[in-house]
Amino acid sequence: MDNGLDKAREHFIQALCRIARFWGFPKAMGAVYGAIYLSPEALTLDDLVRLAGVSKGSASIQVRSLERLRMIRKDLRVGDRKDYYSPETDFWKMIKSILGQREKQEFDRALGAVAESLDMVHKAGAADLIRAAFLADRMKAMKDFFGQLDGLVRIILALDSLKAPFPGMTTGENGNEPR
Amino acid sequence: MDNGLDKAREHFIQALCRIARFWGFPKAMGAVYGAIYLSPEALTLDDLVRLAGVSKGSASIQVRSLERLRMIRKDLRVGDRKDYYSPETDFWKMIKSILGQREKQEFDRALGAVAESLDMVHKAGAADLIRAAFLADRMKAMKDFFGQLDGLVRIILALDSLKAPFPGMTTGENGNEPR
DNA sequence: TTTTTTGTTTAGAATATTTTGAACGTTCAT
DNA sequence: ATGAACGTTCAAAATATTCTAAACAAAAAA
Repeated sequence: MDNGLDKAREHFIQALCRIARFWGFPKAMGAVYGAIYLSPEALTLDDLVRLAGVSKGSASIQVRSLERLRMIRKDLRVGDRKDYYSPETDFWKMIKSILGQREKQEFDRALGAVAESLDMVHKAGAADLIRAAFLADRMKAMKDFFGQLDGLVRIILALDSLKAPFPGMTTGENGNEPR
Repeated sequence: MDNGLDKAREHFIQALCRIARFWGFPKAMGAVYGAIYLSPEALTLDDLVRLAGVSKGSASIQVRSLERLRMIRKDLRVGDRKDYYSPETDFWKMIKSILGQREKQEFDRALGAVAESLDMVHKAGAADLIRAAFLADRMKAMKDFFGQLDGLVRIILALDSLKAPFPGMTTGENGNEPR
């Protein structure tokens, strides 16, 4: 019953779990996306309990996150109270969505906090002018860097073909040789 | 004694802690880098215990990681057994180093595991040809995507001026308006 | 040799995160 | 109305991670 295809499926889903963790998501999110991605049919929550090996509660939470990131879609069927989930398969779209949501959010926080620190230095620097100047310098350098990074991200998001921003990128040799 | 500059310093270091966690590093790593970055002098392990508020053991581990990522440098002084740490201040260099090391490692893993899964399908697909074809299709799509991503990363790493790959990127308006 | 100074390791404590399972609310069919 | 089928929530359990403090090792000084 546990044939080779199921083995392959397991292996693939495990890989997605790793990737999810690496990006700071729960591994169940990877498992749920994997199960949906490898299914020819849209899946229900109960399917996910079977196919992704998670509890129903967890499945419920993960599909919500995944939908928010636009990695899956919820399909409703008339005369059927179940929710059906199918995968987004355009990975570049997904990346853009994730960059635009999750990253941006944390990003703005960071930029904001650094800017605040710099302000605090400006408003405080009466006693030790040399130290204040040094701190302001360093903080400003980082703030400027974040500003540039933000600009870069925004440009990437604006590209309508993120797929091939540089010539020679889509030639598609396997691309796994050591750098 | 807790003057405004110290407050600002704290605030900044806290921000770095957040950033560290977001990137999947321990927050102590952010604190240690922050302390070093905001010091006009190179710091010793014991300085870090004071200034970053971590234990010596933790400091020891974090400086090793940071050095490995080329975010700090270890300076040795003749006739002095202490190690002195000073920050790398070229953030673009740091990004390249991190992309090249940490990301690449996990990346190759992922790409490898997906490729393996695909092989497993190829070698297993005797019983259910339709299903095998479907799985192979999906897995191949993801494998190809990873290949492209890897290519993109390699191109970025190869740019010698990551700072301004696009025109209009270094104009330096604060860059924090909503997208 | 012994003591001091310094960096490293590690077992266990502390903390943070994820997962589960059961309770709950809603909607629909009977 | 009642019960069945769903999805959601939440407190508690399980798990994973991080941190500390103490022991340790190496090297230099006394």
